[in-house]
Amino acid sequence: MQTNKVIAALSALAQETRLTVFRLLVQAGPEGMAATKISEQVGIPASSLSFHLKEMLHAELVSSKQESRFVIYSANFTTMSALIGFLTDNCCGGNPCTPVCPTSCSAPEQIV
Amino acid sequence: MQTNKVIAALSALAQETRLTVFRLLVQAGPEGMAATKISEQVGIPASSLSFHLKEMLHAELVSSKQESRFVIYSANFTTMSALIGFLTDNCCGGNPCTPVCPTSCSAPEQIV
DNA sequence: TTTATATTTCGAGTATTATCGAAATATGGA
DNA sequence: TCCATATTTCGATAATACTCGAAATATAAA
Repeated sequence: MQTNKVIAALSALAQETRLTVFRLLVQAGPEGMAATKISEQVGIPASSLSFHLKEMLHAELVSSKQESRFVIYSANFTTMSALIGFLTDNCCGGNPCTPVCPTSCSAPEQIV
Repeated sequence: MQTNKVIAALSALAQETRLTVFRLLVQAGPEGMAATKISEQVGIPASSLSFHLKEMLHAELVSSKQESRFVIYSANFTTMSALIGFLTDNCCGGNPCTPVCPTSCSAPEQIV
């Protein structure tokens, strides 16, 4: 993963609203969630959400698809994995690597 | 790891200069590196570096210790591991978890 | 085709972040 | 003590990011 993409992904996650949205989409799984439903669950106006979703799309952390008159957003696990890979590779410089994936494959806690 | 700490750590890494500094400190290992040397290697004025180091200290991604008239900064692997743990736990919601740590324990590529 | 719902764009205001030189502070050596 | 090196703080400026209502656009149902 290139540095500029890493920065974009980190920036996309480094904001309270967006981190909440991302976690919500992770929970929603591959089916994703419509924009309005996200804005209801997170409790922000649609226009604000749209601003943040654009940022996350740009970072390729989420994908969107038109479905009837809804736009369904879903988490992009490929980018997230690449990001974790980059961070893992860059945190272990000669030092003992953290035990990763101990509890990581279980379902995450509820957020909303 | 609490959400606000996660945001602080992500924000600290989501900036080109700081990501470069962090990777440099990871390479430097437990011995760390003095502020002036960092600013030389990264190529930014000392005052700018100081600004960024303060941000990274606040996020607990780096530690500092006074050593004679130098201040030595080093990467804080504990926080980094906690961050990776949080992201891993929050990226796998029911989905197959990425193979983490395949190449991760080898030394990272040179940056400077 | 008219109406309702879903979503994005626009615009304006506010807040936060980044940059860097100059000055202040700290520490150690001559 | 006086000087040199190391680092941080200050202040001013520029750039980016965030928030949200109102208006524009898109899609589908009545």
